[in-house]
Amino acid sequence: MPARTVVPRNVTGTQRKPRNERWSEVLTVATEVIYERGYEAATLQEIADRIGMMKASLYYYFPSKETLFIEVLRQAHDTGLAIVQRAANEPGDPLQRLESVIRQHVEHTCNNLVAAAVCQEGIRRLPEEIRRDIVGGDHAYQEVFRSLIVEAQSAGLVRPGANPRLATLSILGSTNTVYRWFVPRTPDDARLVAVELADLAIRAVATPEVLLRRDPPASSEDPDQQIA
Amino acid sequence: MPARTVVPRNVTGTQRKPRNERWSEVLTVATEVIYERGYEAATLQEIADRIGMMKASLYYYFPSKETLFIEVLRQAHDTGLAIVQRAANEPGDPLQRLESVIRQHVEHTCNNLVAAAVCQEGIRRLPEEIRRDIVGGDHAYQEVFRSLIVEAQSAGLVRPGANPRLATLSILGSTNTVYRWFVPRTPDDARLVAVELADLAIRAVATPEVLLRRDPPASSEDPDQQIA
DNA sequence: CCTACCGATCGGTAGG
DNA sequence: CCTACCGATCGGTAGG
Repeated sequence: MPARTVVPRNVTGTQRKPRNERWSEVLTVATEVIYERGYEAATLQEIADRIGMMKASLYYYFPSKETLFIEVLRQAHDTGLAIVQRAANEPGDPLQRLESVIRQHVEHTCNNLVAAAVCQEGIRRLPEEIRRDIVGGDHAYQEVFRSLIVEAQSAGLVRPGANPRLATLSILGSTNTVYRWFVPRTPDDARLVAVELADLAIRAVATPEVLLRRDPPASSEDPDQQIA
Repeated sequence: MPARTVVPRNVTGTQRKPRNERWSEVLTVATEVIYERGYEAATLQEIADRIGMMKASLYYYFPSKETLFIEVLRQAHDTGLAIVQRAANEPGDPLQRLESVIRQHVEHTCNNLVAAAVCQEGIRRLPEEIRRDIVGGDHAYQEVFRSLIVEAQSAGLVRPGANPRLATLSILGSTNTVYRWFVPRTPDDARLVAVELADLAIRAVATPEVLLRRDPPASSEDPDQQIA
């Protein structure tokens, strides 16, 4: 029996990659597989196949399937949350900031459809304890929207009759389902959808006075102009 | 070896039920299991266990798992669609009908949380061909909302600037995610949520004139009164 | 990162 | 509707 050189290589003969690079690849591919198969039906076998690795080798990178999947969700969630929190702290009155938050939330969703879908559909499937760890004990995401609405209400920009919690859930419902239907055709489709959905959301809660400033009474100015 | 009486009974000794009754039970239990485990992770074993039947016996009622699951989705979808279509054809101007459609859609969702969740999350997992068969080639559900918005726009009740398709998707996004957060506490919570979400949606698209009629300028009438 | 496994469970079938 | 199965596949482990 001739001695065989023992070189680490896989079935397809491709090179071994640095651990960090491979780890990113595993996360990306896992996200895609979860997106296509659904959170519960995604298998390690399919992830391994796409990377060109044996299924058992994946355990070099994480201790269990659940660990990997949680990491996928945590990354998707935290990225979105950071964007929304940053937008909420930019200058402007509370209603302008709310509109900006919605726009950036939607635009980010449109530009990260796979991650958005996985985040929406996966987090609901997590055991309660882990879900709390990811979304935060205080529902950090919702709180960004809700507190802006409360602020805007105090400033007289949002109708006193509006229920901040319900308005938040309505806005998050409409924006968090964008991934289900959005199909990018031109490069600025994402921006257009973001602007339009934010506009609808703001109109739903704004006071009549704010709305009058938004739609000048059809005489003095350019009718196409929209207030930023 | 003593002769044993051959009587059809299962492990738990419970009685055999009429076929129709059992079929309804299978559908109901399947809906619940899909709700709890997710569409892809729901198993025939768990459905059989809850009914108190052997897994193989389920095949007396349907030819494959997919057939059963499709039937679950079709039933959930068609029930909701019927409610919405009926509401769309009641008397009233297009905007009033749109508001009524949204209210009834939301109220039905609140009163059928499990079916709503299964419908929302399951249909997306179906092979394209079967999905088209269930939701209809023309997206019947969306079309109810969209055509009312177009009608209301022609009647001058909805802003000319509103995009009927996007407004529809926004409304369906906010209403179709109600099952994720709604927790009934008092018997009329469903009605309250339905009224409020419909109000937000109508305000988002209505013309300034319609909105003025909705919020009288804080002098002549009872300020708590809402226009139906 | 691979080879070689394992126990558990899946949807489904044959035959009654 | 049950008994008795089957092939396929699942997540995961031992050992290198």
